[in-house]
Amino acid sequence: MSTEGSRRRDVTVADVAKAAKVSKAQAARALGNYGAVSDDVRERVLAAAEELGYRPNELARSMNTGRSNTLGVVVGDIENPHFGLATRGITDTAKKSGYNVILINTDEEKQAEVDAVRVLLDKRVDGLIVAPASSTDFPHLREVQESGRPLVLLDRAAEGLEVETFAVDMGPVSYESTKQLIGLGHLRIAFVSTLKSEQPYREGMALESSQIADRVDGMRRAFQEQALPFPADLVRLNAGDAGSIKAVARDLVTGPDPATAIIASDGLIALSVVEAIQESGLRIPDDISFIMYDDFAWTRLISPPLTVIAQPVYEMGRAAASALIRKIEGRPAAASGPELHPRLIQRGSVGAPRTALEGTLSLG
Amino acid sequence: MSTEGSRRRDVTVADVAKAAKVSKAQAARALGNYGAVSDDVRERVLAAAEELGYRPNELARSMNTGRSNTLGVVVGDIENPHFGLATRGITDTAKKSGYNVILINTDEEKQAEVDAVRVLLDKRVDGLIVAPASSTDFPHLREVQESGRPLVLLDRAAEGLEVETFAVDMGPVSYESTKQLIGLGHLRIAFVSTLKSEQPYREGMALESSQIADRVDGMRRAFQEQALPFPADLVRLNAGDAGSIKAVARDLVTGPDPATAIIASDGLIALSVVEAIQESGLRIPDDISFIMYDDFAWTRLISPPLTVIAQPVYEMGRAAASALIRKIEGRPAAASGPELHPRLIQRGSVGAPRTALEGTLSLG
DNA sequence: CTGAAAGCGCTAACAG
DNA sequence: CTGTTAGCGCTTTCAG
Repeated sequence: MSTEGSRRRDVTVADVAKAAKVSKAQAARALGNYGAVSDDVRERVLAAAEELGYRPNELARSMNTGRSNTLGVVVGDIENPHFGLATRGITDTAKKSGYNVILINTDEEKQAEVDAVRVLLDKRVDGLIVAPASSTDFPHLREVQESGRPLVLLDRAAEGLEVETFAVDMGPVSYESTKQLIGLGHLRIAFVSTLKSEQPYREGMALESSQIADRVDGMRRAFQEQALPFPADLVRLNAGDAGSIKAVARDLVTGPDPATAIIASDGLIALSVVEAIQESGLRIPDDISFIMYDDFAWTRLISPPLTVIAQPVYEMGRAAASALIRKIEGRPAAASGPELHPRLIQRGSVGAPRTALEGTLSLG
Repeated sequence: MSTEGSRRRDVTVADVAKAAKVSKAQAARALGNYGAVSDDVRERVLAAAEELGYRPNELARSMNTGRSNTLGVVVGDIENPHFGLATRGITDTAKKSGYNVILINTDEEKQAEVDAVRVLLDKRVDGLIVAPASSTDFPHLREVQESGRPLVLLDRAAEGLEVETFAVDMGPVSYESTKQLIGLGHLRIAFVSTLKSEQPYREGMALESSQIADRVDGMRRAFQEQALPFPADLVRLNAGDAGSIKAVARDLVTGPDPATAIIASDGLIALSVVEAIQESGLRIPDDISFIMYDDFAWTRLISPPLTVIAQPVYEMGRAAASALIRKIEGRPAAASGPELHPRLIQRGSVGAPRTALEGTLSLG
């Protein structure tokens, strides 16, 4: 059915050496660009290599040098633009320094992540960047550290693990935005996340992802500060595919005591939540206020444009990769990494709730 | 600054063999799960391996077997959701068959693609999936074929190269949608693409990307059929970053003879074009009609929802990966691959042009 | 500067 | 079933 090209034996240094009439060692030196080689020899070797179509076998090279010039990257979902952008930051940076990237998708599945890390280690990548699915349970990350291979974390922290982490601290913005919503009269503020959890959220429950934990925590602080009860029943985890997210959203806006504001944990969730809201005939922000994490171009295009919490995603990827490469090459850590700060961007999706009049408020 | 873990020497089969008091060969067989090993030996070896924390060196393994269980994937821009989704299709499929993926981004730069392919070949990936930046100039793809390594193409064709290609044929839909626009009275239909080109488009000019060539061609056919002049001046290439796309869009809708309809070649372009349209105070579809390639969730959320040309992107990735793996493993090609068809989804962004009354029409 | 030889960690004959 | 002996293609001593 096709030109199967008979996978003919690759030409090796030995072949080149013979053709150039020098020793294998000299040929290797000329080809690998190391050691001492006379101009004459180099020329002959290079010519022979060209002639024969020699290509180095990087596997063999890596075996000897112990370096593969490859970075392992483990993320939850490359389809999610958040990670798409971060990955771009990583690959761009890697390429600049001559590294390649092996990318593994875990679907935020813990076991898949463990396997991924192991495979990468076995493949002898020079270092790893992982966005850990769990910030509390990570024996595989410890394993990486024990192996001595450089590791940096992206997007989420691993509590108690001594490792450079490139993530923004969402606590403060979450607090701020919640406070603002409360100030407008919102008491029923929902939060929707894909975070997997065996049980539904209960107040004070430990959350596996530091990223999500910080966000919920910021919300709670804002409520506490006003001595208002935190609507824990509106924190919804396990929002998986579009269908289930929409179901959650519908549930949130219906019923006797519906949410008057919804915060979506990422762009994919936001898309489905907004769709569900539109379908149920409610209007943003008149009937319900809306905030999402991450700032994508489409959020400016819909009406009203969405109020978002932006984070420097590309920059995070870039910073993670360059820190990792520094570690790999044994260079000292940069004096100070880039500041990775989130930012609340006010647009048009937040307003006072219809029930504002009923609320008992007194804000500082 | 951190726990540098002293990268201690890895434990090898030899170490395990010694600990288990068997020969290296037997240990290797037990560990590698091949050959004949008695239960007793296997047990002792596995126990010793566990004890010592043995991990196989996949590099060494690959050197011997000639298989790395790795697929090389070369795309233009992983940040573009189109490729994000396709990549997801690839990685999901690869994982199921036990393959990993090395991903390289070319930024649609021809030289970067050549380098990418070479690096992948040198790293001895088992096969390659590439979305070629050029459908007309691809010595590096020939090189791959000569190397005998399996190759499949994604998203774009390479004219004259005998290679399985997973892309949808956009000719017919492009023709259809253009015809429809013409039917509504549009004569000034623009097409905006990121395709790089030294020169601005002129009618009949050969386009480097088969994908784009097909689309423009479909448009031309529709005009020709109606004996209408094809507005070649409205085909805009080189639309790079958001800023330049917006500039192009502004240019299209201004001037003495502006476009009355715009077709965006992908989601990223669409985002910027729609934004530019909104900013210039024009309304879709009253002032200008709009169609984009690819169907993303956000296109349903903006008002009016966008008319799009959907394509099975994930499926393309999936199909490409599974075909490649089949080739690698020497299995016969599937009787028939999945049908990869595009589909025009009518939503609300297309209407009659304001100038419809002036047009001289007579459609079949 | 050059070449011979050893070895990276593993698999693959080949005899027992 | 088991052990011995060769390599895979390259880098790296170590002598010259």
